[in-house]
Formats: sequence, structure tokens, C-alpha cells
Amino acid sequence: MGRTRGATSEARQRILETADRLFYEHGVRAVGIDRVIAEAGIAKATLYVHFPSKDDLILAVLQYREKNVLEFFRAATGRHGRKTPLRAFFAALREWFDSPGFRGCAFQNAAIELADPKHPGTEFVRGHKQRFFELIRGIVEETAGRSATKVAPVIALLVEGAVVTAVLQGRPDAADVAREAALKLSGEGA
Amino acid sequence: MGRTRGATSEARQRILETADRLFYEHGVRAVGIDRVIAEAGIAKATLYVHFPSKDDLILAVLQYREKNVLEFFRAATGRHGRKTPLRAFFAALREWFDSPGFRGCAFQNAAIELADPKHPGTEFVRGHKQRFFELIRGIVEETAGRSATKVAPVIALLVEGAVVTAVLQGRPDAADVAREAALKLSGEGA
DNA sequence: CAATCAATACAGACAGGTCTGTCTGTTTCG
DNA sequence: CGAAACAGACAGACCTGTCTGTATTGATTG
Repeated sequence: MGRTRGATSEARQRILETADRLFYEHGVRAVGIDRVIAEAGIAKATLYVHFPSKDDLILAVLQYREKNVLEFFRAATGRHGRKTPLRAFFAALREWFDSPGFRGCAFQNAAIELADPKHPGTEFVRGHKQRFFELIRGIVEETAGRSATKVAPVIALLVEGAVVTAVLQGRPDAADVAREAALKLSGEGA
Repeated sequence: MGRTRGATSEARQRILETADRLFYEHGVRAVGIDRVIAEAGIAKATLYVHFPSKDDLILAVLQYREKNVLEFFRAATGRHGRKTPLRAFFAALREWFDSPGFRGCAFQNAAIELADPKHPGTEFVRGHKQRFFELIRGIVEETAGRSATKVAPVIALLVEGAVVTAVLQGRPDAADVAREAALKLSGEGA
């Protein structure tokens, strides 16, 4: 092995994917480095070559995940059939809630586990939530026009609330409650 | 020492208060038993007499905290001046967000950290959320009458969303966004 | 009143495990 | 040869939970 180098390494990618999966399933603190290297099938030294510390790995995983998350919602909102963008967004949200292994927002979860507002991971999560809000605001604007400035923050709260509620209840129903309220708020009616 | 016994022990109470504070500030996993006993000023054996394992302590702390939380909101909602119960509730929510050391919902945080839906702590949190919802529903009913059945779940989502948003942003603004939306939904107008 | 007993809490060593991060040496492949 | 990854031992810290032995205190009893 040992062909590519730096940010495009195969081993690096395998580490990211494995850590992402394990961190999401069990939490960033509950999963040790040893478990990541065992399941990724790589050597410990290799991991520490690519990520100087576990905190660096956590941050890299969050960045890696954000790409996928934003892509998922943009794609799902884009390929809406006859649905409006807002309806398509909530369909994607519901789809996410229904997906196997759903355990809420990985960013929120990580921020809570890190329990330190100055941790690089937490700061990244803060940025992510702003970017996610911008995504929502863009979608709301397409439907609600200039009243979006007022309703977008409310819809964002509904979405956040639905995520934490769904994961705790183990049921996706909260997505529908949030959708109905959001449609009404945005003037789409139920 | 050694005067009282069982559930009324002074040492037991000191353990609960200390663990509650530490668990809330740093998380249930980040805080070790050694730190609890050091800051509570009790012996390790004493802790294990009252709580057979750390998981038992976590559960006991959650139960202890629920008493205080429900009391806080019931009291705050009860002693509203000219405010309606719903307005008083959101005033209390805002007060909580502004309180020093605010770090979101301890139950939600614990459930995320435990990352196991079958853990006794997680199951208790699930029950707590139901009880908290009933509290909200009761308050909404006093204002919105029979439409409460429809709007109470939405308001609950707004509240949950506001909590996680406020703690991540480090700002209490989300409480006001949620309040305005909730008042409108409940027919109180802005 | 004085001696004793039971309950409670104390201090802290200890075992056995896990954690992160470092390091040595080997293998694979271009 | 040289770059990358391999395997895995190791250090040092921390974790939970157990255990031994001591001190304090209220109640009991002679």
C-alpha cells in the first residue's frame, strides 16, 4: 500500500468514514481511538499521522459530515416533484428520521458531549448551525417571500425541536407536527 | 456522624447536589466518581453505600433534578402577575436561559451522552419529557381552550428547539422567538 | 452515669480495565 | 530506495468498583 498521500489518502478516508459512523452511533467520547483503528483496519500510527489528536479527528469528522448533510438536504429539496421546496425539505427531514440508526443531529450531539464552548469542535458546530439556518431561510424565502425573515427563525426552532424530540421518542412523528406548523406559518396552509 | 439513615442521609443529599452540579456542567461521562466524592467531601465507600453504581447515581440525580425543574416552572407559572400562564411560562424559560451556567436541558444532555435507549437514565428522560409536555399542555389549555390539543405539541417543539438553540448560540434570544410564535399559535396574538 | 454496640461516615490503597498518544521495527509497493 | 501503512508494545493517566481499617455518634444497657 502507501500510494497516495496527504488529504487524499485511502487510509485517511477509511478513518473518517469509520469514525463518523462510530461517533454518530455511540458518541465521540464513548468511542476510543483503539476501536476506530480496529474497525477501520488501519494502524494506530497511521491515524496519528493524519490526525495529530483525537480532538483533531473529531473536528475532521464533523467537517466531513457537514458536506454530506448539506448535500443530502440540498439534493432532497432540489429533486422535489410537484412539492414546494418547503414541503420537499420536510419530506427529507422525515426521510432522515425514518432512516435506520437515526440518532439526531450529530453536531448537536457532539457539542453536548464536548461540553466546552471553546472546543474547536463546538465552534464548528456553531458555524454549522448558522449555515443550516441559511439553508432553511433560503427555502422559506422561496415560499414565503419577504415574510421569510420573520418565519424562518421560527421554522428553524421547529426543526431543531423535532430532531431532538424524534430521537428521544424513537418515533418520527415530530417531523409531521413541525411540517404542519411550518406550512401554516409560511402561508402555505396545511 | 451517622445520624440519619437511608434516603434522608445528609451525605446522600450532598452527593446528589454535587453530582447534579458536576454532571450538568461537564456531562455525566466526563465527571468521574473520584471528582464527585472529592467535591462532595465524602468517602468513596459512602457513595457506593447509597448508590450501588455510577449508573444508579446518574438515575438518582435525574430524578432529583426533575423535582426541582418541575417545581421551578410550576412556581414561575403560578406566580405570574398580570401575565397569562403561557406568557409566564415563557418568562420563566427566558429566566432559565439567562441564568448563569445555563447549559440546556440536563435530561436531553444525559440521554445523548448515554447513547443507549435502554439505559435506565434514558428511559427516565423519556418519561420526563412526557411529564414536561403535560405541564405545557396544561398551560396551553388555560389559554387556548380546546384548540390546545393541536397547538400544544407545536409549542413543545418550539420550546425544545429554543433550548438547544440557546445553549449552542450562547444567547437567550431563541426564547423570545419561541414565545412570539407560541402566543400567535395559541390565539393570544403578539 | 458509664460502658458498650450498631450505624454511618471517614481515609485511602488496590485491582483490573480503558484511555490517549508515542515509539520501534516490519512490510508493501511504486 | 523511499513513502506509506502495517503490527503492536509501552507509558502514564484515569476510570469504576472493592476492600480494610478507623472515627464519630446516638441509643441501649448494666
